[in-house]
Amino acid sequence: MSRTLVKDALNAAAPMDAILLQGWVRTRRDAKGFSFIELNDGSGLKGIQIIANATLPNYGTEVAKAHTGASLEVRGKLVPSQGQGQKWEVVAEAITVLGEADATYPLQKKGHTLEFLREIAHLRPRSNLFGAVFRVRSRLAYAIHQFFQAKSFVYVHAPIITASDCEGAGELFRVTTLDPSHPPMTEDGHVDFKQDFFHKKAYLTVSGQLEAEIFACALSNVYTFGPTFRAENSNTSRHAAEFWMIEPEMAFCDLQGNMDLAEEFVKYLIRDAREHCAADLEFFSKFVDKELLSRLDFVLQRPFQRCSYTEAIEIITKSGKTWEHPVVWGDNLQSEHERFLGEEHFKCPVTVYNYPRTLKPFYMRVNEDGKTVRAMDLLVPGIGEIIGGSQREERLEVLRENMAHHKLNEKDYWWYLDLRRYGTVPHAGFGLGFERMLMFVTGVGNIRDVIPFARTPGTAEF
RNA sequence: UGCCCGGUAGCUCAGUGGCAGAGCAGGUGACUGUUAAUCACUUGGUCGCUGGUUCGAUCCCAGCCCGGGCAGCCA
Repeated sequence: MSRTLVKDALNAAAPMDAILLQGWVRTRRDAKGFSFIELNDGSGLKGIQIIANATLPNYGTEVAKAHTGASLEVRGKLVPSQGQGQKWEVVAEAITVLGEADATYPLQKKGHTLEFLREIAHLRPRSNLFGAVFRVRSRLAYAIHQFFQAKSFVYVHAPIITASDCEGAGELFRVTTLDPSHPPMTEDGHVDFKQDFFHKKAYLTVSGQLEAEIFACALSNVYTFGPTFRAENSNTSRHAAEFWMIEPEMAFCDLQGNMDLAEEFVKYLIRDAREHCAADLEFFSKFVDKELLSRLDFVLQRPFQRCSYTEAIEIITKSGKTWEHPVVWGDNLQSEHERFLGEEHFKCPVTVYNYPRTLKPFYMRVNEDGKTVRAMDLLVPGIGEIIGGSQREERLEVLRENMAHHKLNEKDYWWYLDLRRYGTVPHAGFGLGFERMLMFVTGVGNIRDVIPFARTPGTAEF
């Protein structure tokens, strides 16, 4: 007999004379002469109710002692439930306890704090919340490919190990096979990376953008979707040292087209989760964030607001509010300003574009005013920036000037410059933080709780 | 990295300069249908670590460790 998933049993159209279920005990309730066992196999939020009669040969020795967490194999009949609260239940004819879980099993049928569950990341997927989070994560990963594939974007695998310190985006993780206590030295007393594995310094990637640009300048529309690493000592609820990022890159595309795609993409993912993860989202709406569903629907219903950096500064300074960090044109927007724009002023996702040139990396396209670049950040309520992107500088001479300004060595980027030497085209792209998107869709407030095994400063357990 | 908050039973938390507490979980028993079942009884502690003050510290003080929140960096 083949196994039936709990979710399929719960959706059965008719009773079944013979059914095989496998899963873990969520709770057992004993009555005189029989027990109720709620069995969950992760296929959905809801478990199925098993009726274990005392007439089962191993009832007294095993079944009635199966605690929360024990793994079971149940053979029996699927019948209409006599009780309230569920349509179907299984009357067991044989129950095998595959693995007992004793009293030290840390997960209870009671609620746990997220902080505690983080410490038992190997068991937390068995909880309602994390089962739901990771089902949504899986679904959205799939939806990302569907979205781009339907638009004929080509999926590109950008390298994870890189020798280029892309865009100078903060601290990088070094990749090396040198002996840290006795590295080879050069005559002038520095570590000799010529003797390292790649014959030069190497790092974990902080972005697949530059490689995506190469492929966009050949295949037109591409996207990457992979892990990304930042060695920043960030201790916030929305930063991780290892996270997943989606980076579309489009040739023959400007900032407008970039902003349009970002908005369409975010809305597509929300709509997909609404449709395909309905039960899980309702669970989040009930236990994590009461306003989740209304907020998601609100976001779907109207266009995102767009405002230039210059307009944003005006809105902030004319708001009459007192700021911890007052801003003038040329300053970075602080968290308090971004929150004000999204949560108070516009009350919906906002794309801020055309930032001062001095605030942004060398590859962003300089505007006609010479002072701003075609950058864009998408800010969403509750999280802040989930997308950062730009139109890229396609003019060779301007790009070289920018590189000189940022004190970058052209030799290190010879191939990047070649893209502008040979058949250069306007192009644009952005990066969407997958975990931040998941936080927005699930209402879960900490990035450590939407990734299976979070890597943050000082923490790489599991 | 900076500022702030916390660490007491397996979990969630209360509490006090003088015998260490509750709810849940676990155990035993009761109950013919429960839904985080219910009821009775019950096991369970290096009060984060180190040092100091004190007759006496889980409580007061200092340092350290760990967790969380916010800020910066960004996605």
